Amino acid sequence: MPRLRKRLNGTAGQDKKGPAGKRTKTKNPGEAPATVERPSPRETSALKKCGDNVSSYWLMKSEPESRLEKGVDVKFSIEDLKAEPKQTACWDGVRNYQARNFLRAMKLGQEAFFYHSNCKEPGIAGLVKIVKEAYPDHTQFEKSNPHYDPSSKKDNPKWSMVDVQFVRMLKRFIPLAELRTHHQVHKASGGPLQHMALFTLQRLSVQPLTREEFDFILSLEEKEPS
DNA sequence: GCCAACGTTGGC
DNA sequence: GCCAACGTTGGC
Repeated sequence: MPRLRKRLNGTAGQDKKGPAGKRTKTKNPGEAPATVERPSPRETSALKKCGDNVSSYWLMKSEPESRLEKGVDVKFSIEDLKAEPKQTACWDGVRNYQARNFLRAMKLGQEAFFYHSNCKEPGIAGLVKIVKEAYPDHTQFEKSNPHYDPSSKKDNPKWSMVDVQFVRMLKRFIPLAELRTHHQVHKASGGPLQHMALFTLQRLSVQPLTREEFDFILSLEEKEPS
């Protein structure tokens, strides 16, 4: 799976993105819609808690600090997203099936938290929305890309990406440590973050959130850091 | 830099 | 299909 990892931006005009989960930016967003496959059992249980069977809220991880992957910087922070044309980038580099299937389940207009991972201060930085539904991730066919997948065929691409657009920064950065504190309290006494995927589906770079989780996290914006 | 958790690969 | 070896993720 993919994670998005990081990517760097870099050269002009190109995309960058990251590793599994990370994104890059894209230049021209592509087109081909992806077919959503049957969710794995694991995903199914993650989705189930979302009430309907399909989540409407998401969390997407990206690395805001430079890190080389096969010689390519996978850094991609929310500031990098803001700097893209139309503040829009393709989320390429996801190479994990579960995360890919979540990408394929995303619908136009849905919102996602932009999470900074593998950095000094991990946590949620801002809000983005899906502006293009899943289509083939072009980086799987690029030999020089850190996420090149020689086993993927052009007539049956394995990996997908979506395009996301910056919506806004959170009023304050919500650190992972604070989310974890709430998760632990909620686990013990009941509460919205009780089953949050960030703590129960570790290492997934694209994950679903229930409306309750999403709303609770947004409510933290107004509060003092705990 | 360390290392735990988890995923993938590949021999058998 | 099992499982050991290895690779990756990602917090600390």
